[in-house]
Amino acid sequence: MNQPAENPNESEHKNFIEVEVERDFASKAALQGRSIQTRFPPEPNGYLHIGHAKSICLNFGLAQRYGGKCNLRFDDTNPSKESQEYVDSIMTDVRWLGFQWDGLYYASDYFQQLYDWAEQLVREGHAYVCDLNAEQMREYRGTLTEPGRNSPFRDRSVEENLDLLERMRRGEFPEGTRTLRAKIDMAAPNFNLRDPVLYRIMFSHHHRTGDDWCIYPMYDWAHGQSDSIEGITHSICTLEFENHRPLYDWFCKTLRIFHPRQIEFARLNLSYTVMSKRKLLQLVTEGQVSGWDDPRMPTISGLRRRGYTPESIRNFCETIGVARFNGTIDVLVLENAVRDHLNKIANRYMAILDPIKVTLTNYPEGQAEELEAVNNPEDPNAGHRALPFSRTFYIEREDFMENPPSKFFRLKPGGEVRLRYAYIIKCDEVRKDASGKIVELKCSYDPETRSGSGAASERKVKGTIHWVSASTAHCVEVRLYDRLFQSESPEEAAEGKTFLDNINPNSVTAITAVIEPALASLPSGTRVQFERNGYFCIDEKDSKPGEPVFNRIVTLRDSWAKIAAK
RNA sequence: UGCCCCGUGGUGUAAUUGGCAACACAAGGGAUUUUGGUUCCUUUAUUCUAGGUUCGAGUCCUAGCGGGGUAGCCA
Repeated sequence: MNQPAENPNESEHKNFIEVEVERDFASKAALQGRSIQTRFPPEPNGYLHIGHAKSICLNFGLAQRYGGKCNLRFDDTNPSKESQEYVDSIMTDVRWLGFQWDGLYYASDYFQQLYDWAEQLVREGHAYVCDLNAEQMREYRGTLTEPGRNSPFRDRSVEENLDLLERMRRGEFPEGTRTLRAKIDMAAPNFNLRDPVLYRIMFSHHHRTGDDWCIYPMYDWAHGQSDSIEGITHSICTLEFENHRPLYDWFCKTLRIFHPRQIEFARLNLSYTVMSKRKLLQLVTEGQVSGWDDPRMPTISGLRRRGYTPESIRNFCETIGVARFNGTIDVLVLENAVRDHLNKIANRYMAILDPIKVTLTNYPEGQAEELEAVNNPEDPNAGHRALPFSRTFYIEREDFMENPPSKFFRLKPGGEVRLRYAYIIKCDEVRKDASGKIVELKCSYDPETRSGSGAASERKVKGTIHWVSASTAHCVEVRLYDRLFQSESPEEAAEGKTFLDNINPNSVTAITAVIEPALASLPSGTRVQFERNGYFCIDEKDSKPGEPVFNRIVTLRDSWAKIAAK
């Protein structure tokens, strides 16, 4: 139950893509006897982000739901921006999200086939070599209201085109001097049909094909045919490719090859987040963040390092749905998804982020005892642990107020609180330093109230707070992460500013926290709840054995903050 | 300015292709609670506008308004 991502067949609502897919299989002759085939087609020019996760969940989810297959295909047609590092990171991230591709392919696998098809187009009078440079081509293309004009090279003979194309491929012409273009319609209202470029000359080293090629196919010339070769039945992509669909269809039809159906959906936008690879790259290269996997980044690697679980990301993608409306999802939805999952699986511990020392004046000096704590109230199998208790310990600074409002249920002068899993204490005295800062609380405890020790211990007080015994405490680095951007729509920068000006200057705060001993020996990557505080993950990069560094994944919901704000 | 797409509670998605507008999150209220967490109950609130077709329109048609995409030898 409550694992819709794992049991997509049980989700009640079909999204519009599923509706279309079912309709296609029910009605299209070409699909009879076939099962669905999808693909996730990233360009390896950056790291995957949460928006890609939506696409991954969609494509792999469709294949799972309908018993078909999903390939991973790298759209590696522009070697000047692509690299093996990105290929590797993408495979890591897709696997981490919990998906296994059926076929692993590269558009570059199809370079020769694509070239053969280009020759076919030329032979059939559907393509020509054009000598216009980039600027001229723009002029000839026309504008939104004016049709374009035919290139002066549009009517070259088949023989000449074949010869020129071959010589382009052999490297006889400098970069930018010639292109191969489809011969469609320079007056088409859709720009993509105004004789689009198929091949450009680029003397770039390709991460897979090396220096075999010096002409590279454009996206439009590569994508649909790659889909066709792989027998993709449904080619799912984002809305900005919608205007390309007529071209996609034109290529399949003109080449007389298997014709996948392209269906577009709205890409994910998240509040307080930027989602373009270009901008994410800029954050990385300008050192605004520590790397693609900085825990503040919306990249898969960043979310992973932050402590997000694959399940929570998949559930998030399920929650937000899919449509053709271009909206923005509140980051709260993502944060809720990880809270929801972590609540079920994360063991609880006690840690003090901003300590005040407390001394129990009536607790014998030198005495110590061990209390039993529940590891996870949501998971009976998580067991118990021993919690050391003694005369001095730390509590959270914000759990004490000298002059509290009436609804404040925590410690106050003369007031009582329950120490979680321990005793009820009363604050008798407040000690301050010269500046007026509270340095220590002198309290007394009620020995009858030890948790679980019988009827007398059942006495109720309004508040329960967490604590860490001083003698056995460890000090560790904790990084408190907040949103990377302080603006809901970071891209909407004021006049003369950029999205970088919307960066939250307090998106990370490193502090030293006091933790209970059990927390000190957990392996890297472990996710825990600091009781009453939030979920934290032991950083896999910066932690050392016995010296964990904690990343705050997300805070707990805080209804006190709402009350206090009033 | 041409072309294409999209407008359903605050947000995101549904609504058996014309038949009682629903779900989740958020917000408000309450219960439970040795985490002001979790859980449970509950309240508020929705079809962009104007026409048209129809017994009946969120759904179909027309116009308007609003939003997005599009003039790379990027993907």
